[in-house]
Amino acid sequence: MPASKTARQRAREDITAEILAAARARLAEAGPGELSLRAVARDVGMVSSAVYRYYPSRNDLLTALLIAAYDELGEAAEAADDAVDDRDDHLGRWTAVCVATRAWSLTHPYDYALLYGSPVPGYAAPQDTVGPATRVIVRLVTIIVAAHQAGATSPVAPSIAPAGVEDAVADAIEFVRVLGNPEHADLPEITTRTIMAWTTIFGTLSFELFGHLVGSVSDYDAYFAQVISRLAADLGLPA
Amino acid sequence: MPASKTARQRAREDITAEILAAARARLAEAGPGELSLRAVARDVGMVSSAVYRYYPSRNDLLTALLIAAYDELGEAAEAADDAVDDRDDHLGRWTAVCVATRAWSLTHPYDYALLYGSPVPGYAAPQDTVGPATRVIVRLVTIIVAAHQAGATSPVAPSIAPAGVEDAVADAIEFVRVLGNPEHADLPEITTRTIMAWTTIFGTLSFELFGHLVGSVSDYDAYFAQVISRLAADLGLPA
DNA sequence: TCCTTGGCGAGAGCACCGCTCTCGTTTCGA
DNA sequence: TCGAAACGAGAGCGGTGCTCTCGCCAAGGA
Repeated sequence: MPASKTARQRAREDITAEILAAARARLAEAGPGELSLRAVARDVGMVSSAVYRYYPSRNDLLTALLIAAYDELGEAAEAADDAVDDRDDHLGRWTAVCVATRAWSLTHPYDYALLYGSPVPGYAAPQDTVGPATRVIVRLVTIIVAAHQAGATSPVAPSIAPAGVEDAVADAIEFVRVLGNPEHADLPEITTRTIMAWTTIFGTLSFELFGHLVGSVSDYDAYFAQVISRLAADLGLPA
Repeated sequence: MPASKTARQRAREDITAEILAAARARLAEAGPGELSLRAVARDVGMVSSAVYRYYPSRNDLLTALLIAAYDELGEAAEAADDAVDDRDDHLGRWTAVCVATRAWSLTHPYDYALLYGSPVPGYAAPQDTVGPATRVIVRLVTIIVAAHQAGATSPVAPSIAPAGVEDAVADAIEFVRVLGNPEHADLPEITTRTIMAWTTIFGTLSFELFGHLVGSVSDYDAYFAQVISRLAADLGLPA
């Protein structure tokens, strides 16, 4: 009977999820570097060596946390976009995704640090994480490309075209290819612009969360609103 | 005799510096989270408890590393700017500082992680670090403000002025005040723009160093050149 | 000059960590 | 039914940050 699960399989899945939940709870209160497998084991009432039956190493547990956090962030961003009634209000959708991204980051600072901070010592994110990791940027590119295809945009800044631009954006086009509309003259331009904008958003959040703006910015809400507003303008979204 | 140093004082300074040098050497090969005070002690031929005579805790040692790294980066950036002969070639100076920042970051990835990655667990950068930390951004603002004062710029993107902009840039004006020219109509505008550009540069470097661009960007050199070129255009520097 | 003070290095020790191995026990499946 | 696999517990290894105590020795005042 391959379809039905035995009691042991169900128990294994339950305990695996329980360990992950305990780890997530700990991550809500301390950074990824402080996450101790032994402490998680204590939380679920196990001895540390028993946890190794479910996660072969601390890094594997971190990977599971990474995927969960990426999915949660992607879910939040996509939900914020989907909640915009007027699908042609591209500025509204752009703003909603950016605001939702910041909101999630502020409420999950340690998850954010796990996703976008310096890699945990000796840890390299495996390939399973690239899918969930790109959900936000894929959605942003979707919105901006849709805006340009609808013609609801002002022209973006002219291409400067230094040496090697085509090389640099070559793989960026993959985003558009995945999204289904590979053939449009200025798509690489606008895709690269969107990636740059996403980079700016990430940098702004990192600076805010990691304390690099203390003394330079007083009102973070207003500053972030200004940043995403100007990025939207750079991307050709009319105000 | 308060002026001359006793042998003990000199020895203390030497050993303090020797420990710091050993820690920097270790940081060149592994991330900040992996930096072990005991390992550093072994490198300098001490027992671990002896190191505590010079650095009260591991965090204090990290702070010393932090300041040293910030200074080294600031030094590299300023030197690159100073090396530009034509002081009115603001685009050249901007590019030089950005390129030097990236070069230092690529050759000192773990130092970069210490400076701009997620804070080390349980570690909060003390106030002594803000001075060295702002050297690069201060120099960038200096260049851009000089360009605008010299009139050698095209107009920047018009201010969008959402609610709270003045609040947001209030402290940013401090940069300009420090630099000596507080009274100019669009200085807050251009200062905020410069901070945004610096944020983008930081985000780009973090993405590159922390591996968030694998699969999206193939030629990092060309991509970075494109980023700083477009940022320069956004800042009004003519091409 | 003596002698006290204080800085110094070494060592032991504490509590914690990731991880491995072994040992009974329980459960599944052939 | 019975062997194999999975499981939880425990001990143990080497590592960590940090504290405390112990002798040693130089610096400086009496």
